[in-house]
Amino acid sequence: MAFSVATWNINSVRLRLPLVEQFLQTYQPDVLCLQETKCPDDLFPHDAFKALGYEHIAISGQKGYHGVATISRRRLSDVNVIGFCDMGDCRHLSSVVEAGNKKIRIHNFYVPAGGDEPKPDINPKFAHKLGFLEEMRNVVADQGDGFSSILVGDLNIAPLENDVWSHKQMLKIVSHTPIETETLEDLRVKGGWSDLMRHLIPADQKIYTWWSYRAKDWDASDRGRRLDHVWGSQDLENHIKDLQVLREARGWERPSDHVPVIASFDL
DNA sequence: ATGGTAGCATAGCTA
Repeated sequence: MAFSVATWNINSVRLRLPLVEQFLQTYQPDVLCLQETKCPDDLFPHDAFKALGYEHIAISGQKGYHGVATISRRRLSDVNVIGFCDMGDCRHLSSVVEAGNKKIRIHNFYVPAGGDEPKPDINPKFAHKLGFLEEMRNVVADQGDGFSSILVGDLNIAPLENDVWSHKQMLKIVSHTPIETETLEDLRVKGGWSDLMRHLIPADQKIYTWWSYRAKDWDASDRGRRLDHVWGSQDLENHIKDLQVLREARGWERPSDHVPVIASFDL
């Protein structure tokens, strides 16, 4: 049976609610994982999603910053949240969805951006990012008889050379420094995760999911990065059928700086 | 080397 999951850093779910509604009506993923909702839980716009048939919602939000939400047409169970680095930030949410004869645990992540200076001794935000990655090693790809795992979200790291517009010019820029890219790849592989986007799209092809707000013309300069990811337990490599990166969404009215990524499976 | 934009605690933080 068909099953799809989307991930999107929305940069304020309330401000961009019309865009999310338009997206859900057009693409109808079974599950949508949002990051940077910037919305306290008591102000989350549940009703708008329920009206579109997304009746199962798990949220972990805070005022002003961060925040993740998982919105689903299928029932969600066993929801839990991991706190990282004793910061109290809302950066993770996991839940279990049933599709076909499988139960799938879906982890929704928002990894710290890390600030501008890639030196942990002088930049506490970068130290926090590295500490977060170390704790992320505990999140492994559980799989078994009728049980699989998916990990999506804004990981704020572009690990491969063709995940950035210029590998050489990005090597000292936070999100593409060797300590970040090597740590992320190491924890991914040791955790049993497959990079499902790269399973379908060869490593010699550029993929971007984010373009800075600060560019004069994001489309023309095209200095993008692949910061948003879809990982899965190894068994899902045989089930993923399609992957869409909605570049057009970066050109929508009052856009997020990230675009949705949709993974479609045949389970 | 600098400054560029966006959102929310509308001031200074996060990204």
